[in-house]
Amino acid sequence: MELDSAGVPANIAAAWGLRERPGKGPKPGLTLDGIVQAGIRVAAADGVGAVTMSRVAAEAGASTMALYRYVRAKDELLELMVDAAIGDPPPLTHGGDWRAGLVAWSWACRELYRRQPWVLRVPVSGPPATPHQLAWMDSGLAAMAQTGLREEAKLSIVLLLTMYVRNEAVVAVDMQTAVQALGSSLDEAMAAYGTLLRMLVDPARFPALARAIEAGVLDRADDPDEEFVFGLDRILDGVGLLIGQQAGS
Amino acid sequence: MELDSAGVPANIAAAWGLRERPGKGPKPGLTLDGIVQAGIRVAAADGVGAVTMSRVAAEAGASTMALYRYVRAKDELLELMVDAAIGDPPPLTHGGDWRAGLVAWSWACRELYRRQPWVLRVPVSGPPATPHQLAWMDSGLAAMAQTGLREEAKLSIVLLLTMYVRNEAVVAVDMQTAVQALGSSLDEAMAAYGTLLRMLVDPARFPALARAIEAGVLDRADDPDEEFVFGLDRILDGVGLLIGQQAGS
DNA sequence: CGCTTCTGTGTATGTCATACGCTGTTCTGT
DNA sequence: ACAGAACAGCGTATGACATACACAGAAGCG
Repeated sequence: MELDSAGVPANIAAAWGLRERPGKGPKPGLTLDGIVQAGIRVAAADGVGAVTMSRVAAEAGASTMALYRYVRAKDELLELMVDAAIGDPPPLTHGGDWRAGLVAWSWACRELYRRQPWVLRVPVSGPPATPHQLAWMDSGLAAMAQTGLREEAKLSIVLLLTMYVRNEAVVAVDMQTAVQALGSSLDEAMAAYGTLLRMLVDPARFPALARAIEAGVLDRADDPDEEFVFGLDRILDGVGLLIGQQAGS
Repeated sequence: MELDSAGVPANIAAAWGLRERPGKGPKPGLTLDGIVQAGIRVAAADGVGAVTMSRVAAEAGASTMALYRYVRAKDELLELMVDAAIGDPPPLTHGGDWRAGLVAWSWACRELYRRQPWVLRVPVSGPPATPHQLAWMDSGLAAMAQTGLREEAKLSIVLLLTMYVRNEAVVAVDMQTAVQALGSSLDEAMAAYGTLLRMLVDPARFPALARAIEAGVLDRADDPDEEFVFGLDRILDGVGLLIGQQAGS
């Protein structure tokens, strides 16, 4: 991990716009932001897999190698793209109600992934340190400002929710992808999966699973929103219990 | 997605050993399992990034292209490697205590990832359908057999836990990687992260986050186990509440 | 015993990221 | 002004890699 003069890792420095570009040589014809936006357009159109340096360069109207004057490597570009794509969280509007605040926060996050599913395909590279990632984190923490929880607990909870939302979104996008690959509806895809498992699952070997399948769990697709709310409610119920304990002690 | 004669997707058929290999030509000198094991050795030694067809072939004692007689593509090999690596879950030993059962299940899963962190770097390709994935799922469902929950709810909970454990493991491995890259201890790495955020986080812009940082949340590394238990407890508390409601209604 | 089918293999191709060096541009110090 | 330094954008070269293709020999079938 290379550090710049202030001790900030290079890729993070880029995300915060801390790159020093001394005014010596010719005027830059491109902007970092322009390149990042070009990358986002490519990813939005054809997925992260289509984000090659040459494709992005073409989209930005430059040659492949020109990008490397702005970006250290492809990974850095991807990181910048993600940071730009997630943007700032919506303002908190639920005052003192931590639960409503976290629910709104989670939905906003989910919506973001729904709009820009390619973000989910970018491998995570480390702990959150880009401006918009921190903004989301701040917003999540702020929702719990009046709960009396220890800061450590708040942080853990935000991370827990972050993961949850992200993973739920990954699953949803995977389903979407499968659906499109099969050219069928969501219900059909789920039914196909159900049929597959019925074929593979031997009740003697997987009794509990077989019972679930027989109960028809896979015969129809759940409303993905309901699925999302279910897990979210379990987590927030647990958080509520903790807050209650904290208040009681 | 290609289907074989029985309607099973090709990659899944491979994982279940359903590949038909007619006894016509010369005796195969390799085995699918041998190749998969070779792949696992490479991944364990140098990470998923080092798993190239030629490297695996060398490890298996064959030429690069020989692998393609056993595996449709690299992705399929990775899928098979993961399935083989996760193996079967440990037997349930907590009888009727759903919570103890799920805790043990989660720890076993976490331990698995701890031993074979490379598994976490293999991109997930779809809903669980390989034998060992289903075995873990079955085991998780079995832990809740006597809770009276709807099968649908059980499934959601298992998926929720699966995600949770996986993500927690990803974070842990990321930390480990960062620590090794910096050549320092866990505490030092966390401190470096804390210092970084202190530098970047403007209290005016990120008040809640600044408060957490000032509280010293990042000054020392949590015991990763405690962090794990914290989130797990939140989730299981939520599940417990649901089970209570179910019993009451 | 010849035909078919399959194995292992070598080679070829196409895609990528990225290092390197060239050309022309713009600013700095005189 | 002007010389020279530092830098922008570009073309080409390199080195991984996955994988298509075609070949030579082996093993079973008739």
